[in-house]
Amino acid sequence: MADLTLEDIAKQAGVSRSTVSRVVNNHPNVRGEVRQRVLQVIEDTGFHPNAAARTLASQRSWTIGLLLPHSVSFFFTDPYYPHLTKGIAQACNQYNYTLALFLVGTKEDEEKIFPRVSRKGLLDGVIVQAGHHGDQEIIGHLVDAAMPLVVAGRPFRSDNVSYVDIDNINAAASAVSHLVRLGYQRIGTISGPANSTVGLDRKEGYVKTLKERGRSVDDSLIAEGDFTEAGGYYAMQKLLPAKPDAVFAASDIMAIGAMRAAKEAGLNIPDDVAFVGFDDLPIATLSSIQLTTIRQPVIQFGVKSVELLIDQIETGNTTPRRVILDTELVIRESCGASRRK
Amino acid sequence: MADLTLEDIAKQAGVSRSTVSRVVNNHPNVRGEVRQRVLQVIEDTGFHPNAAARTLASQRSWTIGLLLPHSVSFFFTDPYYPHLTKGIAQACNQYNYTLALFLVGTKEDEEKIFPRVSRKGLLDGVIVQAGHHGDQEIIGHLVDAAMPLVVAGRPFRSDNVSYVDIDNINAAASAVSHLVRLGYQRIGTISGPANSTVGLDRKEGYVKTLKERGRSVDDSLIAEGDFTEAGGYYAMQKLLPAKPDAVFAASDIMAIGAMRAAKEAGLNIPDDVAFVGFDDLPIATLSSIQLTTIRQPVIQFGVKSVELLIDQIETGNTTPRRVILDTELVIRESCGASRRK
DNA sequence: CTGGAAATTGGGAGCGCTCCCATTATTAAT
DNA sequence: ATTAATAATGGGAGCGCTCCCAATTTCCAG
Repeated sequence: MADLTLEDIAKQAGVSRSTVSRVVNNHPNVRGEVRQRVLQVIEDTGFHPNAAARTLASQRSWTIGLLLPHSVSFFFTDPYYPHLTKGIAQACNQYNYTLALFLVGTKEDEEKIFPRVSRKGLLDGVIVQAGHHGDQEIIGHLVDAAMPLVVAGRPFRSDNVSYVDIDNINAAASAVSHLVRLGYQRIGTISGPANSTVGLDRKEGYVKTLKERGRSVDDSLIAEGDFTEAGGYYAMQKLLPAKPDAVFAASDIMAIGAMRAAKEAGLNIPDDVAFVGFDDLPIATLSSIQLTTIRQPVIQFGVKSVELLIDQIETGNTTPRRVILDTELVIRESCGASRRK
Repeated sequence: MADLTLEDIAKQAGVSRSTVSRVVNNHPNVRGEVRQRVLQVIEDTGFHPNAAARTLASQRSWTIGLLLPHSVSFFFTDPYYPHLTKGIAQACNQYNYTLALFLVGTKEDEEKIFPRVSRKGLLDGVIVQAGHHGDQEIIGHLVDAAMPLVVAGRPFRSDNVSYVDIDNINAAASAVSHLVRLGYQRIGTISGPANSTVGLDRKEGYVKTLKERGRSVDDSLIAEGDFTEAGGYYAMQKLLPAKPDAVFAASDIMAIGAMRAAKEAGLNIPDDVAFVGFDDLPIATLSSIQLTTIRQPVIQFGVKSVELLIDQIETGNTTPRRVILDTELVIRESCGASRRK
């Protein structure tokens, strides 16, 4: 089990270093019998080629980085991030890549992480979870460093980067349309932060829908949240005086916080106030009132990001590509659809 | 920004490769003036030494792996894991290590991940989140491969491995004692799965306490959960016929599921049935009834694991060490303490 | 059989660093 | 000024692999 090298295996199998390398890397042009013999020695010895040596010689590390900037606090507060991470990890595993995780919290974190991410010989490419205003800098860095890059979510300046996203505007619109269709008159929204594309787009979908339906947009029915449960709770408290009869929250976790505030205010869901969330994470079905929500394919989101990135790494083609995934309105209890029909 | 090497920097600064290396690695024995000159060139060019070359030459990758086996499903279901991950990521960052994340879900995942984790030249050490019965195999592998290793949580066979843990038995005991002290008569528990040390230990703390207090242990007041919200919900439903007046749940997320079941059954919390959870994750304060719980220092858990591991890596001392972190009972509403006093 | 093409195999060079040792410059002490 | 110490520097070897090319073997048609 000691530190074996290609040369050791070669000696034991009575061939050359090169032949062992060919076997390990599944190159053709090795006689079947020889390949078997080498494979046997590898099996017996439990040999694995040294990753660093391989990386140095081939200039490929088979490692990709996942960079979660400005989102560290959310990472543990909004189950969306763990789910995304899971999709990415799964896909990495499938394609035989190792996943390096970079959680950026503070400014000092940035300073330590940036060089590491762009340093040669560590990562073949990077996935950046973006959509926050401050992310532009990192993305710029990475583009400058000619690092293969895929952004998960639409970046603020989205030219010349590949990204995977959903159509947040239309997805939000479909949620709000649903509420309009059910006859609600005072539809409010709890939006995401204004410095995030997701926050902006989902709010835009809300505004757009109301306008299209000839409704007025009332600022007292719009509150900004921060994608946390607590944020949803406080946003709802701000909305309460305006007496909304329905609320579209820009994430499930905020919807749950908002429902908590509504319940504490003595309101009945969905009779006094209806809710639609966004994400359709498992928590949506675990609250005491099943949440109507927009389903987005989170795992798929991760998988697609990895696939796009690997394609870039392996073909060298860095032409920006974008993939927009489908969303779907999932009707459950919280919107009151069953009672209003 | 192109691919610079030590040699390039050396040429530009008019020194040798070795001197640049000394500067980069902060070795002494470089004249101040020379050091400044080299630093300047590095700054100007944005040079970073190639990670793979460095790893190959020094046999140190400055990367540690976090292996989450059998827990992938929980990873996204119990916020405990993201929090642990955060602590580990933070500490890695602080000590200038890169974190590689390995989520093991299926059997095929294992087969792909095991060789990668034990392969030379990729990881300097590994943290395994353990406590599940099936983890023993991986740990054995890693020990055989002489890979520096720290287990987060007590492994089933805990000899000859370093680990970080809390005293689950006594922590659970303090939760149950609290309920006894408040005068509850029919104290039930929702335990973790029997194939986990955590599940077993917390249940043992429950049983031990009841016995010490001269209470009988009633099997109908013990239900097994799986550390998910849904698991807590179903476990509570099983407990309901036995009419517990208090329940100790082995995790916050299960407590929340259990409270949902209780509310649906028309019970009042804490008047009809009181609850104590375990973990003190942020969700504990976000449910409509603030959860009394056992606080464990999750972030600290991650940080300690990293520190123990790095010590092992850097000193080469693999003598098994164990660190037991403190827990604390946090009294809020769900146990009814305020009304019973 | 024989020659030439194709398949197989081996070895050198090199990826970019660290580490060691020999060399040279500097300092302090006589 | 001379020598012995120490500090600073440069260059070779080597980490373990991949990739290329040259050498060898195998194969098949004539």
